[in-house]
Amino acid sequence: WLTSLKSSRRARKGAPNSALGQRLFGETILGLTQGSVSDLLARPKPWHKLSLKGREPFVRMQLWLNDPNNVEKLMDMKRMEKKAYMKRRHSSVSDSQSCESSSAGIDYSQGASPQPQHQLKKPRVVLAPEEKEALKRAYQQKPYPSPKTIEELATQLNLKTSTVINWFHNYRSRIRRELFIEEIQAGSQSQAGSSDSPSARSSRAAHSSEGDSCDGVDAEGPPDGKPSGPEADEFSNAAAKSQGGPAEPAFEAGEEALRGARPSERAEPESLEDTDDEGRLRAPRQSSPPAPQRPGDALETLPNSATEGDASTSAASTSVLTGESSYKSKESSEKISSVPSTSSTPASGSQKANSLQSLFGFSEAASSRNTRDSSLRKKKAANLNNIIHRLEKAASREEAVEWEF
DNA sequence: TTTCAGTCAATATA
DNA sequence: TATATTGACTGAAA
Repeated sequence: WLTSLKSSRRARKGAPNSALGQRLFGETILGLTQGSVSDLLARPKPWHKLSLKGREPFVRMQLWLNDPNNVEKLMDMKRMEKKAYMKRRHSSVSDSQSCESSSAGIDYSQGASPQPQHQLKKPRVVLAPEEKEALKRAYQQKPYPSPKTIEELATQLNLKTSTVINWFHNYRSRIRRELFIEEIQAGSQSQAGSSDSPSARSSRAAHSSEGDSCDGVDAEGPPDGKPSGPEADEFSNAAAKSQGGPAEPAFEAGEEALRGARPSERAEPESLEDTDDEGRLRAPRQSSPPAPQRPGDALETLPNSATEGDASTSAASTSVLTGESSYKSKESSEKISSVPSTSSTPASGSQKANSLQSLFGFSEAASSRNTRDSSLRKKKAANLNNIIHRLEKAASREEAVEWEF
């Protein structure tokens, strides 16, 4: 499903309206913009790393999926929208003149408020490739540059300091997320039976500071380090609870979402009944097991990436871009196991599953598109497939009751 | 004050 | 046209 939203870009050419769009789904169901939905789907974070707020959209998805009718409803909505659009278009063609005049009519307001607003709008900064490269280079050397460094960079690149600061913030957090994904991918591959090993995790944590690849960086030992501790605990908890495994990408969702996440908000009282001893909502039992399918299961494969990190570190001294490229190389290095999203869809849920699949039918799309440039895509797809798979499973689960809020 | 997570929204891309 | 990317912003935590 989620994946389809990604793959559909191409698929769509053949089947224009076969899927729900990110925009519609995001705005209608999740209360998010299209960009956010895309981001969310393309780079889901491990569930345990999501904040309460971060879990919210996934909980919404889960709840939404719990009602098979919802998909239909949304499709209807989409159809209606399209109809309305066509209608509008049609009529606007026929009275284009009047339209023009009406748009001119809008212009009437020119003198008034709208215009000034337009003027107030800051143009979006678009960094040139060279600028990005330079920033990346700087990042390699210092992921957490001092204000002074930032100042210098800004001057050198002729950018605002705030732009440089923002760039570093964004870059750090986005790289971090990519790493999460890699972990998940690695996990889904190597996980087969490998149980989580704390040591592996810690090595991961070390690696994940990708800055690590950068010369120590005054050990400003930024907040980055902080996740590692709690993570482990959380991790083992999750593992214990769901015996599935750790860092499951956001969509352990339903489960934990419904558990700790936010009983209060959309709170339907019953939800509270089904809680574990920690007062959290209990996850549906079956959701836990299919170990082999839990992508996040194996953060432990990270040692490898640590090696890569080393490589980049050493290389970094010669080329600032190395870090980046090594980072990319990681992507290409892995093979994706595309999870058959429907494989385990229980018959009971077939209707919904089918609708979902036809709605978003990504598996074919995902498998058909591959090739060179798509290694990243594939990774994402595999990851998302996994999410979707669980989502679907959860959605078609009979005792969804337990998931209710 | 700084960092981060999450998000928006403009823009790029297919 | 739909999705992906990314600079900027907000609010929370430390």
